Amino acid sequence: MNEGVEWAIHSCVNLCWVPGEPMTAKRLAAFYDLPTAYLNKQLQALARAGILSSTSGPKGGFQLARRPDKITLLDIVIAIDGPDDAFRCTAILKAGPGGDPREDYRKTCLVSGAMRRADLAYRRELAARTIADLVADVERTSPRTPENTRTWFANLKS
Amino acid sequence: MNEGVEWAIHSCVNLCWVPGEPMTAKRLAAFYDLPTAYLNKQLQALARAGILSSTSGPKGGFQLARRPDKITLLDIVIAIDGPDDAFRCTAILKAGPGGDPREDYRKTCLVSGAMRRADLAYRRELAARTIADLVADVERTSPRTPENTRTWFANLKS
DNA sequence: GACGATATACTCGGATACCCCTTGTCCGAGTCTAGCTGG
DNA sequence: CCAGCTAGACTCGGACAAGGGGTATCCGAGTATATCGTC
Repeated sequence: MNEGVEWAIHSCVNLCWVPGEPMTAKRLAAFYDLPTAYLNKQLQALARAGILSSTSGPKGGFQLARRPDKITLLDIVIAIDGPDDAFRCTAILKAGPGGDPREDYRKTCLVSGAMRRADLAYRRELAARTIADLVADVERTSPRTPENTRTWFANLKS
Repeated sequence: MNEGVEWAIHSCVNLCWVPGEPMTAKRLAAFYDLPTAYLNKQLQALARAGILSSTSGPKGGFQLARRPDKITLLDIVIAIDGPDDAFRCTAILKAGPGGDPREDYRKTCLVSGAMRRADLAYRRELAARTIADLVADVERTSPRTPENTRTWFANLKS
């Protein structure tokens, strides 16, 4: 899986704690010492998916496009990593004896079905978890994190 | 995910239907018109994992090392694709403010935990499905497949 | 002093190289078989 | 005719290239701001 998924999730959580004005990719990258341009690329993907809204120019940056409880982890994974399943059925039954070139083995092949069921379980788990849930969990575990994050970004120079 | 996983599962199912003598990688590859040497590589991985047993020389080949109901899809996925999770936590919290270099964020980071939970759901689904289950499902759906497969391999020349 | 045009600096956005892992291939080690040779 | 040896062929096994996608970077399009000039 794409490494940017991790960056994207953490960045969305941080965006929850510093609301109001847009946050630039540069500042978000500085928080975790990440390569700025590459994180920018991931945030662009989130913006294309409608998860973030982006504004250009000075005082520009990224901010959440909708409420945190309406952003699931699956949304982020799909935005960054693409909509394809981990297991991709290449329909090798088509090349085997008795294979029908017109049949859609992604539907009928039982091997494909078993793997697809696992993929669905994975996605169901991700879809059940929102950014708001994560934020709430962190605030419950270490309540000072939101305030610390806000002050850190406030004291950030450049 | 590695494409060889699909080949490996289908090959294991076929091995269930042609028991007794070992089956060469060449014959298994011919069934689906796959590159022989590369399928051999995947079968080697299954042998290293203890799923298949391999014998060299003429009359050699691969056969199941244990009963089909003791081989889960997760075993095959791990053997081919490696034991790593899809989401790998790089512990970016370590680089952030207040990050403790000694802490194991793979355990404590809540983002990592949420992703790990999804991974576990995925693996649980795969672990609950054995080769024997797949074989039984196929035999229920199309009962003539085992016999057809046997005769196909029997009539295969080289 | 106030308003407007302009130059500037800063942001996102997409197009462009680099690199590692998956894919694919090849030749060597080991082994069973079949044939040959000698008794 | 039978036992033993030897040569051969066939298999797995791991080491060796080639391609594609993730990783990383750079420069251009667009915009809010601050400055300067004019009224």
